[in-house]
Amino acid sequence: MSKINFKQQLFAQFARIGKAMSNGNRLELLEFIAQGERSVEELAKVSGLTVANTSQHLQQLRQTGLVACRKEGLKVYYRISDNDVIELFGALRGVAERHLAEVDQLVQTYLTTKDNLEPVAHAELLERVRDGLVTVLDVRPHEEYAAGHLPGALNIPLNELEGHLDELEQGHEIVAYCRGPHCILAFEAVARLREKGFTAHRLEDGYPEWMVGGMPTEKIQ
Amino acid sequence: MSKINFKQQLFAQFARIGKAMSNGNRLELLEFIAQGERSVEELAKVSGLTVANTSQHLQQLRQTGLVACRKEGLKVYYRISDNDVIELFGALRGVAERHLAEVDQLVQTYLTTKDNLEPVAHAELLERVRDGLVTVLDVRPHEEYAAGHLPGALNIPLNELEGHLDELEQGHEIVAYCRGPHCILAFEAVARLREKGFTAHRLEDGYPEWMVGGMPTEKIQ
DNA sequence: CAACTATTCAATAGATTACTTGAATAGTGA
DNA sequence: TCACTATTCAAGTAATCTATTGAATAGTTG
Repeated sequence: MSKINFKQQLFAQFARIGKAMSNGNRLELLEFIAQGERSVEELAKVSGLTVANTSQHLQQLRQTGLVACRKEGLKVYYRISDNDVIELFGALRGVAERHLAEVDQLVQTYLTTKDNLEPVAHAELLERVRDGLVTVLDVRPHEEYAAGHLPGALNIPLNELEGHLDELEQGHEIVAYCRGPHCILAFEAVARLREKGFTAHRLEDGYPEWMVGGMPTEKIQ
Repeated sequence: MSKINFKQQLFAQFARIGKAMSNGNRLELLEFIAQGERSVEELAKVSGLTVANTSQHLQQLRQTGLVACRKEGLKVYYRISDNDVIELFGALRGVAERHLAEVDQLVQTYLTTKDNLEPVAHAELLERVRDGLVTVLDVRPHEEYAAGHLPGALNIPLNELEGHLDELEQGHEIVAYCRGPHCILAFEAVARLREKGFTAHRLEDGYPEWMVGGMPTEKIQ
């Protein structure tokens, strides 16, 4: 094998990872999987893709080692293969945020109240929780919460929020988080809570980033 | 704009970054550019692509914000837009190394002496240099060296190595580095130096990684 | 064993990508 | 202005990718 050949083959392999991350639907699947192990059916449902299509995307992610899977009975459960995949996703998201004007525009257009929702940093949050000053609110669906969440977090999915406001204390600070930095669940939760007179903030990043950052987590067995 | 629409559009934007990194030739160009500003012609030459093809790849990299360019006279010089791009590349390379069996196999097959060439870590190297124990050898071409190199590094491109062995001290430890972790220049330099009886090691990572890591650098004005 | 379920496979059409070729543009120097 | 150079643009072809459809596989349940 010549030098040139080696180099080209090596870069072609690196490019496989890029290719796996070159489709929006696959990235969305990847983010859902990052919340915890998921079956093909669940992933198809949340992503809005057909099962067959979902399966094919998952196999592409698997062939590049970004996700792994295990079979249990009829179902096949997919999971992120390694934390470095979440870090890679974070790096990609970061570059997109900082260098693509389109991302900025999208966030500006959709999350109009963005600037009012100051995010809360990880270390700062742990301190406030320790001091009993803060209620941490996980607004993801119950299954995602069950698969892993921040210590002591209260789980009220966004669509159930209105009915469970009595579980929250007026005057007590609330910090909401969801799947990731751009997950709209937390943005919306904060906006709605503020409407109701609560003191609410958004946690910068979501559960996967928190976990990869080496911060403590809890899960329901 | 609906929630679903927002999410899909956002992920589609993230996917643009993945797509930009989904081609081996583009990644190779990116690594060359990471050594310092380059004109289209130079990049076409080192990559072995036609000028038109190179230009088109560069424009894709530019449209996704991974590289930037400036025009000076007839020439257009491309550079990496931001350090976070080098970090993203590093994350991608890392995931590829750790999850693609093919990468392992390639490195094993081509760099047969790989295991004998223990890499030297950044901090460790700085110490040894400070103590005057080490000669740092940059085996990249002169232009790349001129655009930026490790402090006090001696520049002998690989193809000139045989003729400049007298500049190196027998018994003095030599640490060689080149473009990046998989650049074969340093591997080969170390192998050749050892044949000649020198004590040589390879620096883990290359110049871009060193620079992004916040370590000191020098350049020729 | 037969009916059923979750997932994967295979074939297809339409869209996208990579590379080549040759022309167009913009800047330089005589 | 004219010849020259570096780069970009535009058109065309072959290859690849995405999503859809319907069938095949593998495991479960009665």
